Amino acid sequence: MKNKKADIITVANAAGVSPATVSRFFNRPELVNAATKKRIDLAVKEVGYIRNRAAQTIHGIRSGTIGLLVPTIDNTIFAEVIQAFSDRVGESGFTILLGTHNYDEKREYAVLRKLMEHRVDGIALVGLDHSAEVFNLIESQNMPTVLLWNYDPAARLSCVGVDNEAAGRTIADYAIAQGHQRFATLFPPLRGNDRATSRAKGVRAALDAAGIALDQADQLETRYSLSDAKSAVQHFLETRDRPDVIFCGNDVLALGAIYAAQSVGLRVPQDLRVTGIGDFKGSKDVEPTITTVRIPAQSIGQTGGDAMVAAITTPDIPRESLCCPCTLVVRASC
Amino acid sequence: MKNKKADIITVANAAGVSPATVSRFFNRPELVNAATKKRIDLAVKEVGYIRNRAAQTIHGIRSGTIGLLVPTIDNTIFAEVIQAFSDRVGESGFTILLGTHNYDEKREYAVLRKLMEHRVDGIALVGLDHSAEVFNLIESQNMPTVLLWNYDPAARLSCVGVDNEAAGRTIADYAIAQGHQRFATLFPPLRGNDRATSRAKGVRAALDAAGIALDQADQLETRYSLSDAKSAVQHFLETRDRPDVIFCGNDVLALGAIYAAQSVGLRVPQDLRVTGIGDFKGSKDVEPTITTVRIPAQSIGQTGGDAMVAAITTPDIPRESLCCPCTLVVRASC
DNA sequence: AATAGTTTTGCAAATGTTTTCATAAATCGT
DNA sequence: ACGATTTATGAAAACATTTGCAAAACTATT
Repeated sequence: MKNKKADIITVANAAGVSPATVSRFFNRPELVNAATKKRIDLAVKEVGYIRNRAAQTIHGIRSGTIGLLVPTIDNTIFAEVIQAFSDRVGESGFTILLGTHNYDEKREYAVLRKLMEHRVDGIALVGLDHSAEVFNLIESQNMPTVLLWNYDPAARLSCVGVDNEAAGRTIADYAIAQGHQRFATLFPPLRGNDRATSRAKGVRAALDAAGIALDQADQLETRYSLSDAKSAVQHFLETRDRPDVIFCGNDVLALGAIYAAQSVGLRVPQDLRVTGIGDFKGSKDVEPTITTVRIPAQSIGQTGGDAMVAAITTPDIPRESLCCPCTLVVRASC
Repeated sequence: MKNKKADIITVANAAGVSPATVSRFFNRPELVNAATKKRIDLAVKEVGYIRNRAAQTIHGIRSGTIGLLVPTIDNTIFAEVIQAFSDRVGESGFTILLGTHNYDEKREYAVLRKLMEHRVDGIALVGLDHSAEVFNLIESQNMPTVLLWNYDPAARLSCVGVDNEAAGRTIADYAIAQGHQRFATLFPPLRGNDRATSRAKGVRAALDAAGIALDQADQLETRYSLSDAKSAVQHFLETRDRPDVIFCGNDVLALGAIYAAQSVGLRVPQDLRVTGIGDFKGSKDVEPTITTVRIPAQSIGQTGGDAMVAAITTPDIPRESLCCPCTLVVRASC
């Protein structure tokens, strides 16, 4: 417990062995004599030694960190993925170095660079679309990378996620099959958000296939926020003929739409139906429960974590796209 | 873009200068000639050099990372704090190394150690209570540390947070002042959760002060989960005389209680009142809106981040307890 | 043109580890 | 008791940087 910080040399002296032996004690314990091990173990505790991974890292040894770069943590969707991913890679001894860019391309590049300065062993990004700079940097350093959240067999790098377009199609097909006629959509801004873009595309495709047109005024756009969604839909319901179903880009927006309907005296699902995408925590508990497409965040995080570890530990592993299946969850709201 | 990974020496050769000059180019640019700077800048881009913080770190230079150790990310409460904290320390160039322990003391210690092996410049923990091992480790390495979330003037280390006991007292005082008589409580398991413990204590203190006793059977405990809370309260309402008010340990439980009430045909607040603590996203949008005590997660994260940076950059800064005020938010549910 | 002062650069040591190679000690079969 | 293995340890080079010091290259001043 000397407060002078302890090196491996301090330990070596305290144990009466050479630094090399202490190093082996940690890295290849089977090579060191049992009695010596005991002495070193004691010395480590006595001087309060903590291994210095920075010093190991400059030997080309892995840093044991993985850079996880997400738009924002402050958000049910990602928090769940982060948690599952972090748990899973943690089992293999990796720690997460966390970066956020808040949907800003420039920042994404800057943060990525910073993560690389820290010599992360791999990088996980959210979404398939990234700036050319980001892809170039990753490729030029040939950094093991996994793109989370979205699935596309033709993705430029390995990816693990769901087919958002299919998710959009699934829910729209369901509502159409129910016999409804008039539809509206509520999505977050699509620019720079490939998840939302694909979902909207899927919904659109299903409507097209059924020969249903969608008026511009029936396509609402609002920030990702319960209250914004609520007020947007309130305004919409007060000013326009109400549709049979509102397709929402995610469950938060769907919940906002439900509250909006309730606040103007409409009953869901009798007077208006609402669908979400995501199946967030709570979607099965609200009144009415939300009909949605389940996006298995946990399974994405876990599978993504496994893919990440594999990409780091297996040299020259080929690019791979993994699809986590989405399932339609029919509940009360539609 | 050579795929052989680039050193500072590679850059030096490409620019026709010594490694020392390249190092200065990054660390004290004012010391190097403008023309030389231009050449180095070019060389850096040409060879695709990325600085190696691991190598700097062994010179006693700060690593530029802060260890943030939370119970779980997968949880609105912490996600907001993490985001704000991360943003704030990011402004000073720090990156977050994230650890989770899932409320397991043993794991908290193990993860803390791992973070220290990575030579984080500081540590932020959630809550005031930690194992003796954790405190000893932090103190023996005299690691700059901030405890987030809870405020206690007598905390063992610097802390930034709210006075949870006061929060509990505030909401209970309010309900009592409204003239209600019969109460129940709904809390998560208190063991190892000093936030919940303090809140429960505050509620209890207010009831005691008003001379109100609380039957054991009116003190519900349930996991932190909307659906668990819902079913616990459903069962409670079906089997026991209903109270005037249910005090809930946080807004998620409160929401669960509201849904439970609705599902058994009770109107909130006419037949039953429910209070939360936290003021989560969405608490102002649900029907009925939740009466709660606002815990300013964002401000805790920011203030905590500032305190963390100060603790790292100012040597021998004294321990300090900062209180972020909680405010009563009266809405519809009570 | 010589001097003094300033700016810019390079050399080499230092940082905390790992790892190769060599050597010493212990074990074994005969 | 002998050499042959096997096991355990240490010496020293290597890793990618930073930094104190001193040399070199300029500028300004006389």
